[in-house]
Amino acid sequence: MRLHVVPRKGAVADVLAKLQAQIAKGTYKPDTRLPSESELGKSFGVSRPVVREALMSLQALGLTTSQTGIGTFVVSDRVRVPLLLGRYSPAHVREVRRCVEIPAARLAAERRSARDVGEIAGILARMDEADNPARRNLLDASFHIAIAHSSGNPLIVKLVEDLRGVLEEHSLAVARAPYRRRAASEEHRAIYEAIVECDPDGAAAAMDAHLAAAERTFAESSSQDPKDTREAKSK
Amino acid sequence: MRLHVVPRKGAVADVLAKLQAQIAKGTYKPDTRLPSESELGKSFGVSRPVVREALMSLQALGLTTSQTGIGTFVVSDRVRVPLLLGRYSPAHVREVRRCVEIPAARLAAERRSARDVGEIAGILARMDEADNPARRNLLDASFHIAIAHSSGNPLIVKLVEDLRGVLEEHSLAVARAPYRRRAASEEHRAIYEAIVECDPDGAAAAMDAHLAAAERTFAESSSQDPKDTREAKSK
DNA sequence: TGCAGTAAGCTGTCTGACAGGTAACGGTCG
DNA sequence: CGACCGTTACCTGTCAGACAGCTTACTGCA
Repeated sequence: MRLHVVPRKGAVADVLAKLQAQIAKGTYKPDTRLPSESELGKSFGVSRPVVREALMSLQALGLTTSQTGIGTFVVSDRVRVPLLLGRYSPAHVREVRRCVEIPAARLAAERRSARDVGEIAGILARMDEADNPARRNLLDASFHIAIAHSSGNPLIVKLVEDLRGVLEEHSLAVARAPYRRRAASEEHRAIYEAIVECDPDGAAAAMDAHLAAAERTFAESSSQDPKDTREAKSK
Repeated sequence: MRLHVVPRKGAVADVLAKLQAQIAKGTYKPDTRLPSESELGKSFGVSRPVVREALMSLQALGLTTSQTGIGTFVVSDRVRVPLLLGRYSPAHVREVRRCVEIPAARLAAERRSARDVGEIAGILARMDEADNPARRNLLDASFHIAIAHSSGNPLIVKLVEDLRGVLEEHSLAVARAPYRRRAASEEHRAIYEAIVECDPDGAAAAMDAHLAAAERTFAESSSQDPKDTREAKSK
């Protein structure tokens, strides 16, 4: 007779959690192929249906995608639910960004280590040398994340990363006008120096000015007041 | 021989979309039971595994939950994926909470509608009458979320909800000491009045004081400085 | 060497079955 | 007549095996 070998409760949830953790941790990086369903089943000690149910969940969360006859691929290392993107307008996201990044700069000025300072300085140096706009954008992201990192609060790091991710999906964080380059460089340096000198108020003010200036760049084409786009209130 | 009837491509995605639409449309309301997997399979013309994979996706999106031997229940009519996955110390979460909720109070004072004011007043009134600590906690959550709502920024609402969720997982947002009750009530009222009077600075200051006071309540047992618990930096 | 055909591997789907949990119904006993 | 207990029906959770359709890569033939 068949003896179900401990069909421990929640095998699907278990596999899902493990796969999600491995994707978040980078064991499976974006744009790489996951092992086949059969292999995953063997390695987790479960059957193929269980693996499939977990994979469908990953897909629903926007982490993976499957192609018939080829395999399953990681497409993102963090949860991307369509509703999450459509629901929040760029104006809303930018508003929250200010709420997070300005205090982040303040905390960074209070807590930054020598290592943090070196990291940020390195990014600024590479940014001055970079001509490719895409590369400059990538370095700009690194700059903001490095500051979040200097705040010593991993949750702030996560938020800064995610908010930027959402903005980039609106393709609004890229494509800086060329004339912004010199201005942005100066703003970055002002933030950097305030952090170096452990000047919380100065760092916050500099970050405030930087974000405001960056947002003004897009003010012409898409001017929408967050208040105007508030969701319908019902209860 | 078996003749696969038209195994049209993407049956799972199809069922998922239909179920999601029906939940969003209200055909299946929260707290009601979905038809059993077999019935769903019959009505959609697919087999049980396909239905199961779609249901697991719904579950991953936070729309449904399944109970062995009973059935599958709708728990929410809109996608609720925790934006904040991962483990963050209470100190880190509280720090971010201040970053979000203080500006939220400020924005609420700037943008609140008459309806918002009524909503918040109602919550405060119910809180004064409530004796059950659990109920008071629930109302406290409603109060903070209502303020976030008044800010007109749905992303702020989402963050306030999620941050509180994370804190409650640490069971640190509940169990207010009894003597906090009168103080909390006064703090709430101060925030409320500043919002009523459209006083952004006052609202921000009042929320600041409220969060600081609430945090001091837990300061004795678990005193940890965010800086001490910063994650290891490596690169 | 070039190309076509085949084989292997993958996802997508179906069938059928068993394990274990839950709830409701009915029968038996006090 | 009422309370308690066992049976039964239903549901989710899991497994095994199989076939269809797609893609890739290899192999053999021209």
